[in-house]
Amino acid sequence: MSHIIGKGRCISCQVRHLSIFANLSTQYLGELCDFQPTVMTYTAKEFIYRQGDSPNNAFTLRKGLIKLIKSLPDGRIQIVRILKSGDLFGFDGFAHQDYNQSAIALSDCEICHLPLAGLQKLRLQRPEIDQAMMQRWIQSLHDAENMMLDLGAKKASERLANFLVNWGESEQDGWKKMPLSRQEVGNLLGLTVETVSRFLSDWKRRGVIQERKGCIRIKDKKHLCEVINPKGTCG
Amino acid sequence: MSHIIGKGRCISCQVRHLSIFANLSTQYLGELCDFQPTVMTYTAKEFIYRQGDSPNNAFTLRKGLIKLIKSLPDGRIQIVRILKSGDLFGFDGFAHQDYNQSAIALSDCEICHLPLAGLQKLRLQRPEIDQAMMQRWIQSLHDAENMMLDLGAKKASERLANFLVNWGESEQDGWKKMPLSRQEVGNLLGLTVETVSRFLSDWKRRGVIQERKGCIRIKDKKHLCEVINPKGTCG
DNA sequence: GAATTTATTTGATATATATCAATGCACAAA
DNA sequence: TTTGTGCATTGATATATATCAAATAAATTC
Repeated sequence: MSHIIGKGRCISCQVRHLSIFANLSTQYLGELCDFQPTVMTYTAKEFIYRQGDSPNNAFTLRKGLIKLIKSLPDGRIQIVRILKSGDLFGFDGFAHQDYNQSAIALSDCEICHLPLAGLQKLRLQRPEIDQAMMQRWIQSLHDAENMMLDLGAKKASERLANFLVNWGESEQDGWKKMPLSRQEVGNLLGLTVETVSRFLSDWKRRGVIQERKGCIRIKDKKHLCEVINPKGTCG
Repeated sequence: MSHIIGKGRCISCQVRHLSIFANLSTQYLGELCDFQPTVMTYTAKEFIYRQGDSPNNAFTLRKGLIKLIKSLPDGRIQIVRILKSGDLFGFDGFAHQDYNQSAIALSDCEICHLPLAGLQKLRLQRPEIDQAMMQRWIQSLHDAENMMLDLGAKKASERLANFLVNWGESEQDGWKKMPLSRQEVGNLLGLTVETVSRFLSDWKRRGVIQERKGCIRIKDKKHLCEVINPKGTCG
């Protein structure tokens, strides 16, 4: 279950430099702090908010991973974004709109709840916040556009190979964390579990990738790049 | 071909109330004007910019329609957004990024070119611009998320029916402009021309829709709503 | 550790949509 | 009017991916 672990101490916040407040001076960080952002923990699979809820807060993710999903009445699901440390989410309230997606913890999370009213006030005083949000806007839209291209124009293998190569970050030993289940990868890429499983099994069999307990390693990147880029040249 | 038709007279601009400058006072509109926004016309099918170009401007669409597309090396295409009067586009430069999509005129267009430098300067002085851009950010992301849901989770008929019902605006006589070719509808919905054509023909045969010279009319909205919402209740 | 539950894999089959190919139609050019 | 050119339609067929079902494997609970 979720529970409060304290009021945010913005000045000493460990994800400050990743957040939209990265360029805020200590003076204004203090003011941000006065708005009483509340830090809460959530356990994996818990909802932070649901599509249709009325927003009182925006959120900054401090620890863990979150998926934003949209769902249809009959249960079909699309993951529209995966959030990592420092990401701002649930800002629909800025446009006086209800949440357009649901936010669900992928892993145990630590989330800072930012009261909308206070944030709006601070925004008007400090243009660097808007500047930071603008950067994120553009990045989010680029991500969304790339995803539309994937979903609308690419084949299953292309989407999956692209996901494996470009999602997350590898350790120096080449292994990277893969915190999504097959089902979730499917929900992200518009595929069924079975299709995801089949391609992964096939690539494992052929030595293109390796897998162990929540991690994968790409052994033959060239192969995956050729899948991604059927015509183009591959490095 | 495109050509310049003059420097923008922002105060008397016919799409001002639709633009991000809607709430700007006349004083600051004057200042905006000093940045010398240039109004240009483009003919249908012309590129306004290409994916990968370096931005010097952002744009406001004054007249006509524009499609933003992303394409793959082998020619596959995804339309990621369709713009109408008052829409801001090509703002990638705000994040010091190259254009992430190409912008192509769907019809003959009139477009205001806003020099980035000037716009940035004005933004810092007038928070209402950022406020307006924020609203658009949130709306654009909602649109993109809905489209991801469509492309990733819905069937061809659902996407197409949804498009017919919810895209564009009907005249009071029930007819609505349909300026997209079958091919373009396909590029928007992640389908082939043939698939689009087949469903439309079928619905025409069954009297669900009518079509004439660039316009369509929905005769049996209930039918289309049931296609869109297979399980749910339909008004 | 045994018992349950949940996630993954694999196979057989179905089906929606793509692909390929041909024809028809509308509008522009000559 | 004819001739062309692009777009839309229709049909036949192929195929990628979904669906259904069962067998393993892994994770949780007792």
